[in-house]
Amino acid sequence: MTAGVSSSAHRNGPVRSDDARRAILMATAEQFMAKGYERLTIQGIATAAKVGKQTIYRWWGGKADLVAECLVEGVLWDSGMVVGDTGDVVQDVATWLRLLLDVDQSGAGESLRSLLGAAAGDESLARHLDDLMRGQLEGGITRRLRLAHERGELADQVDVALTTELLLGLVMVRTLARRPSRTEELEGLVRLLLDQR
Amino acid sequence: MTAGVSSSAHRNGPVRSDDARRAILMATAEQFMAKGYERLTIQGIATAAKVGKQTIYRWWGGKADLVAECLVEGVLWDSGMVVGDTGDVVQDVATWLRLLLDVDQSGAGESLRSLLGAAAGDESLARHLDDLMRGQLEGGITRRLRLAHERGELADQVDVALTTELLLGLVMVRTLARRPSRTEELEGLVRLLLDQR
Amino acid sequence: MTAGVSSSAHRNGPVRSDDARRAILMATAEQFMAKGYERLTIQGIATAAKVGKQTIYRWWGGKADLVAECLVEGVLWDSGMVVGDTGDVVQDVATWLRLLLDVDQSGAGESLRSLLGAAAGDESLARHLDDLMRGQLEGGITRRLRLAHERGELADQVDVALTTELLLGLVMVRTLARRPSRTEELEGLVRLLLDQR
Amino acid sequence: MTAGVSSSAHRNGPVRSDDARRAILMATAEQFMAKGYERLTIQGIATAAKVGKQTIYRWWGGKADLVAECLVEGVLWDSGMVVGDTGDVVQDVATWLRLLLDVDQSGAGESLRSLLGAAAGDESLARHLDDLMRGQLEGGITRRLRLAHERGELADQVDVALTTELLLGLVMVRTLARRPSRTEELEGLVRLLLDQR
DNA sequence: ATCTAAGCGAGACGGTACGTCCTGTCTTGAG
DNA sequence: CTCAAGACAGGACGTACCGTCTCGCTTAGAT
Repeated sequence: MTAGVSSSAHRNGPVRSDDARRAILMATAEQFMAKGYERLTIQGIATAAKVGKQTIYRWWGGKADLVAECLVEGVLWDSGMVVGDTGDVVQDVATWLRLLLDVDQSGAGESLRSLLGAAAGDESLARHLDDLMRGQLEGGITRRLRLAHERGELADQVDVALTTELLLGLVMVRTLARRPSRTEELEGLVRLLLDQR
Repeated sequence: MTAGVSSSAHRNGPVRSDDARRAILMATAEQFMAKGYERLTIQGIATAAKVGKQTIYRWWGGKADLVAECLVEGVLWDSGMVVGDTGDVVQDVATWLRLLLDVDQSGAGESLRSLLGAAAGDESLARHLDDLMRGQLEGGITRRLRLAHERGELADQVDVALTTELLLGLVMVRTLARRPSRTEELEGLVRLLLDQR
Repeated sequence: MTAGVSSSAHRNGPVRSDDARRAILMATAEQFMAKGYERLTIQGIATAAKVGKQTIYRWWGGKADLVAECLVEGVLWDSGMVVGDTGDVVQDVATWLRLLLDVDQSGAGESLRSLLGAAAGDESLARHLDDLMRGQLEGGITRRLRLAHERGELADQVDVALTTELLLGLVMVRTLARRPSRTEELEGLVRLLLDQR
Repeated sequence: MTAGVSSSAHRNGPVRSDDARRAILMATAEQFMAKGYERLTIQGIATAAKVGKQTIYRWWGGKADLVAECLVEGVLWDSGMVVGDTGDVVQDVATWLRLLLDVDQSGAGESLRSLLGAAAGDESLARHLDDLMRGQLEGGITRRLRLAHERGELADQVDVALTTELLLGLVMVRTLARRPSRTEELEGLVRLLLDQR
């Protein structure tokens, strides 16, 4: 078992077609972007991917599975959402937050809502989405906060992970409620969360 | 129209049946609880309410409308979720938060998720839900916070509305992600948000 | 209400669409002629009849039901197959038989075979087909034989019904086996069956 | 080819597996008996025979071929259906006929019908079935009739082959129509066909 | 006291998508 | 080159709902 797999217990026969798999995920992503989760159809994906429906059902359990795998593969979710480092952590975080919420107001917000709706209805998709988001945040806002912490820009009692989650929660609430956010409000909020003294 | 003259624009024939309306909303609420939003069907509601499908389509536009009206009527969403007043605002808010997140872990969380999923897919439903939640919070946690503010238990810079929204966001994130919360963690969080100095 | 039916037990609501029914039967007949029973598809019939599949399944149980009703309606089965009356019963019957078997050799035989195949697999269709055939024969060959009997052209012991059935059986055997028949042979056979002395 | 020289034009690799062939035919026969022709599936046969689907398609063209070969092999069609010889040819033939039609009323009739249905849809299968039946009859009823003919029990004009075919046709008609037959009726019929004077 | 005209329950209609099953071909690794 | 296994594109199956339309009934203001 060390390096090479054990050989035995090897099935014969044709192996899963990676072409088909990729075409299906691509088609899923495309249709998801275009129509949202609810109006995705397996039928439509199969047709777009030039694939038999059964090839989808052979490997996935339904729409939720497909979308979850799209997430994992990064076929959906392009947002790198990098956080700048101007030296002023409050400014940086506020900017990041405003971008996120503005993006929502634009059109990508619909995608996020769709994703949240899907997550609401499917536990495994929700977990994938959660993992993914946490990962993305880890490489972005969380890292920036941690950096600020090390630099002593944050009060000691600020919990980086929790703060991240609170920010994420705010994004969700406002995205779902379709409520726009004023820049000053966001700055006040960030100051409150970080700059507290 | 000025003085409301007797005749003009007067319909004849029977008026809308309130029996039907109530039966439909009840059936909607029931099925929503039992199966969630996605698996609601107009057909099923009509049958359960012993009502013709057309009677639904005559007055509502679809599932979302029905659920929205259920929300407004309070047929869904029993959670009064009162906040106690022990004098210790941190304790009170933490308790409230824990109850909310525990309720989720139980079974009502599925309903909340369903509602969030519905809101994700339908703007008007989302607005209704948002209004409703804000109203509920206004009478509960927000009031408690405001009270504490007046008593001087909170730092001056604490923004009651924003804090409420942050707490709500946290509930959403954790509910959607199905992540359980530890009591101590919540207390720390609340202390952080309120007790800051 | 005077001479009318009992009134009560009357369902309300829309009534079965006769347009749809006829379109479906027509489409069934058409496709049956063109492709035979085995390659009939409900899907294809629905499409050709510009009808939803469910409208077919609402009123019929499957292909066999449809074809059976086509038979009953006479939408299939145009063959009047009249029997002449030249005075010579042997000649008349032999001619009828030859026509029947020649028709088979042409193209309509495929339809008959299809029908037999369908009857083999579906009891109710088989009964309908049997009834129909007997009816048709009754108005044709059977009548001619009965006429001959009354005229004393047949031996006393000839049983008209049985003879008809034997002739029909012969047609079936040869149709299924795709074996052609020689004219002289048929004349001999008919002479044997009728002219016996 | 004369002396079977060693080298030239010799295929390498394994030759056709007779195990597979037999397993496939057995499975075909079994499933045919159990479910009839229409509901036979290649997939099902392959699985039951523990054989790859391709092994079937390599050597046969489809269901019809398989069933035809089953017929030829005698895996289907056990009915020896011997005809007795009591000296009274009418009695013997009537008994044979009755047995055949009773067998139908029991359960084997379903198999016969299935076979007829298959023959209706596939010419080559029909020819095989026809050959087989004629062969079987040759060794049974036809021989008995010929014997009677030689003994002078039959009128001169009785044509043995034709009579056989008429009897076979009768069996088919009644089997397809699922119509039962009374014993006396059959005796009358046989007397009519044979004993005519 | 009619006469409209709407609301009602029921449910048929043309459709779309579902998830399953089978077809006939292709692919893989073993023998 | 055959075999067992089984993935593949395709397509029909029978079911569930969609949103619209139609039916015969009941009801209530206007005439």
